[in-house]
Amino acid sequence: MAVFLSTFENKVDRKGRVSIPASFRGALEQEKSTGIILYPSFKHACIEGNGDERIQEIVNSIDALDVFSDEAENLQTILADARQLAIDSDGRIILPSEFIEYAQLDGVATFVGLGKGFQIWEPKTFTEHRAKNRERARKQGATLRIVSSDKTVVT
Amino acid sequence: MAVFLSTFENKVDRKGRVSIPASFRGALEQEKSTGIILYPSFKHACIEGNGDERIQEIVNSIDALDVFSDEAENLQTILADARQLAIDSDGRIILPSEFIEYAQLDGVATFVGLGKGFQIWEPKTFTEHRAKNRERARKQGATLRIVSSDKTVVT
DNA sequence: GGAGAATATATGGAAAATTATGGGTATGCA
DNA sequence: TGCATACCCATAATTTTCCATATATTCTCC
Repeated sequence: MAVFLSTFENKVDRKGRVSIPASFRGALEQEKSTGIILYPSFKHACIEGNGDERIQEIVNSIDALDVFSDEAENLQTILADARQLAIDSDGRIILPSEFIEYAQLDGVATFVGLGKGFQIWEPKTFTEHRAKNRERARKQGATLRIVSSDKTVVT
Repeated sequence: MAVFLSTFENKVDRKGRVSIPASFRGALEQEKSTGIILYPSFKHACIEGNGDERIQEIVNSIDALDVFSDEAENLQTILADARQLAIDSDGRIILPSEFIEYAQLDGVATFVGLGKGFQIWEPKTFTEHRAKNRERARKQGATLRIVSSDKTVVT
């Protein structure tokens, strides 16, 4: 299974190009993804990333719902905001301008490995976010139950 | 199968011509569709679009219903209003005037990727629709159960 | 163990190809 | 003849591809 770990800081040039961290590329190859899927996070000012294998699962799952239901429509908004991006021969993608704006990137992007996926943050914003997360974890006392078949939470 | 993602805004010229977004054309080629099928949306003031493959699924689904049921009859009206359109050598289609009127297009069309299909909207109308959808998704707390292996909760 | 070579990664710039879009001309049907 | 459709071409803007370089990392042989 592909696993995205650690954090990396890479530059975003004038054209919006940014290198995907080499270890992330390795993870993508493992899951046979030729490209990646990006979409704006519901909860935070960051971009969510997955291998493009993942999107097929989401599409199929939405398709399993009643076509005309509100539920299906709600979820389709995710797809409307998502983009599939090819990784070029230099290991880079071009970040669409709407994502650069949404995450308020200014020349630098922080790639954050989250196991099954990853996030792209503006470095300063991420630092603050991480500080808050750690604080909360300390207060609440984080616990984790390991399960065989895995559960994922996309935010 | 082909996946339609993201949103694009393209111009509709005086002749009713409009470019199909390149990524949508790529998706259509994948499913060996030579053209696209458009029909007015049941629920909204927009046009629904699909590749040939998807239409076949819809036809089969309707066929599986009780032949004389109201439901079957309702859905058959979709097929009656549908049009198959060829994509020309420049990647464009000609939008029939009845669709332009139905979606109230005025020179610009927003293409919205919804996974297995897509929609064509008047830009302003779509912006409003999307705002409503997001609001509702937040209220209802959109969740998605991934059908294959793992469970996903989108919040 | 260490110096230097070879490889991999990140990044910038320029050339080539694709896309979106407008206009024109022929063709056919009523 | 008039309208609508199909086909062809031109162009600007964008996107993709290719090449060059600097930095970092790994390897190898002494």
